[in-house]
Amino acid sequence: MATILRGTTTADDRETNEGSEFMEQLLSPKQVAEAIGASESSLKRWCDQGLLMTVKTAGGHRRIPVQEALRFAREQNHAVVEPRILAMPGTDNRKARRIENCAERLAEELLANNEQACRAIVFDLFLAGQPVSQIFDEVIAVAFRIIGEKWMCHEADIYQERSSCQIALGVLHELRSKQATPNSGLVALGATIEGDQYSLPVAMSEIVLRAVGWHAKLLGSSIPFDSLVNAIKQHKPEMLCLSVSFVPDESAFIAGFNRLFDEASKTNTAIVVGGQGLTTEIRTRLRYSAFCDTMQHLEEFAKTLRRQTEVVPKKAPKPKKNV
Amino acid sequence: MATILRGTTTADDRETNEGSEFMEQLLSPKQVAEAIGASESSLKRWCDQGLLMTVKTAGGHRRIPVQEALRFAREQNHAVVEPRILAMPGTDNRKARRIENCAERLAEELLANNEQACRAIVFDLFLAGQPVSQIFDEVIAVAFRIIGEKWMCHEADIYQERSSCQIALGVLHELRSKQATPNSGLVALGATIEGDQYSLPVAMSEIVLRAVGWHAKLLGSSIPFDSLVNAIKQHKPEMLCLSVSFVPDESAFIAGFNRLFDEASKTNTAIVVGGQGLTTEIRTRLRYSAFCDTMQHLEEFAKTLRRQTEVVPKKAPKPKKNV
DNA sequence: CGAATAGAACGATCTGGACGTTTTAGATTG
DNA sequence: CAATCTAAAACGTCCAGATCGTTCTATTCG
Repeated sequence: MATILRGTTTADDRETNEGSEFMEQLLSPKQVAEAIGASESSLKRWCDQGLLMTVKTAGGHRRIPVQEALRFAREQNHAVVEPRILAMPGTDNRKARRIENCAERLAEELLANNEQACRAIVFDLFLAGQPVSQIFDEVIAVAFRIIGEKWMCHEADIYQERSSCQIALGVLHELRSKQATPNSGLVALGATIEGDQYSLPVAMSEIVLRAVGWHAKLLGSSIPFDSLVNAIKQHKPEMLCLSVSFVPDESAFIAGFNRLFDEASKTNTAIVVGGQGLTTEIRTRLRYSAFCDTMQHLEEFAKTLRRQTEVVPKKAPKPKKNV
Repeated sequence: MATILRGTTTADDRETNEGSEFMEQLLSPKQVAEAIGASESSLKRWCDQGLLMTVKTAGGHRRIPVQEALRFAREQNHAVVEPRILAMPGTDNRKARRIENCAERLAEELLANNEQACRAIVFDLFLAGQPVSQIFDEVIAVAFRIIGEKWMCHEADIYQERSSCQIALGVLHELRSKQATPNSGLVALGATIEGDQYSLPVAMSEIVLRAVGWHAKLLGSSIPFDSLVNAIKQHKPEMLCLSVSFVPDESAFIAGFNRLFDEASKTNTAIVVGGQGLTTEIRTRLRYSAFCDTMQHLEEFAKTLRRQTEVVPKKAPKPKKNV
């Protein structure tokens, strides 16, 4: 990727070096149409009517300066301006869809409490066909790592970190609502352990699992081991995802965890863990089905498990229908 | 990769309008007329009378934002016949529009982890024109009181309470997405104090405030007083909502709170509190602008404050522009 | 009865999607 | 580094159906 950037000198360098008015950013009719919520046909007609000033390429394609698009949007279409294309200075939309700078931009917008922009970044990637697991690993997780570093250096305040989480949770909810609601399929539960309030990772895992066909449900955060045992007994899920960002009492954690694992074995429930709270040392003393560093690991594991469980239904039917 | 994402989400479920689904969706008069069961002619008349705010295309066609259509439908008590057009979740039966038994039913469905049913209950009431504040006070809050009681009697497990919160947060988020996004208006911040993880009330307050025209933002939960002071300094809101479900250290709380109040006075920020963590005894030792037992109280207070602030701008311009 | 409101009708205009062809932009190759 | 290749985007054009503004009729209400 770096080679590509270095190879093609023109586009990027021009953007960064000369930010002059000469190289006004040009948009295609399709982009502008999308930005103001109209069809491409209408937009082309408006251009031809002179309502929208255009520049033409050598081959006769219309190009619309951002400034002109903004003027038109304000004049004609006052209320509807889709910010994600027009209001993002310095990023060509096609470039914005690449996953590279997104994490930095997201971190910035999160800290600025700019919910709209955050949604735009994530949804752009989603609509561009990026797998959710990759968006989570390479954009959202990285953004929060950046925020965490700034927090450490006292460049960000606690309330900024909290509101960033709030915004991210909102975006995740919206992402989730765009997924088909699974009515059948293997059941997965997600939770964090008592004392751990960091619910972002499990929220992401729910979306990832649903994307690969699991019937994932989020139990919530800060749930004691004993209650998790009850949840397993009642729901009899094929998987339980535990995100561990924080371990208050190590020995109690290990004891509770292994107790949970024993219970899970009885119902054939796979225990999947993840999170930076689990040091290598702690992990050696835990028993679990899988440890996932990233959402992409989780996705792969979930796919594998699903295949196995579906391909090998030769075993006696598990008592699953006991709600 | 696209196949993974869309594995279950076929191309059929996107309705007439794909593209950027996460932006403000615009509807044609015909669609809205159909949705609220009126004739197209009437709808056009209402638009021209200003009862329904419209955006116009360059060619002069009316376009109505979904949120605006919803607002109008709720205000005029026009039964929404076709919720699907307004992108509302499916409602099970349309007889369930009375607010009476809803709390009990909601509690039941929450405990059963039946997200769909919960959404249906709340959105039925919403579409029937019930004010959000009333839905919150008389249905959601009551349902959680019921759940709390069952928890006390060991009839419900902790994980059930947690997953109920999770579901409720999801429903609230969806409700929020059906509101018009405020671009201007008085600014309100919402938060809970460090150690208090119960974010449902502030989430509700955000929606209530937005419903009456405030530009409300949720900072998140568990934020220390010192960080709240910084947030006030930076955002200079007209209101700060604090939900207090739980007071770990009484004297520290009172000290921190009053310190916050002093800072808030400097920026003319009203401090509004609520929550069962505030006993009468604690309250006597706090200074605040208003105490709200219910969301309906909050709504009234917010309306009053807005009127006053808007009607009386005779005072010297407050030093607000120093970011 | 008169005023006000809801719906229907109508010719003119606007919108958005489809189609086959041409251009663009990025990747590959020599 | 430039020539070549290819998939995707944009072109121009067409048209069915939606929407416009207006006018007219039916219903309701005091």
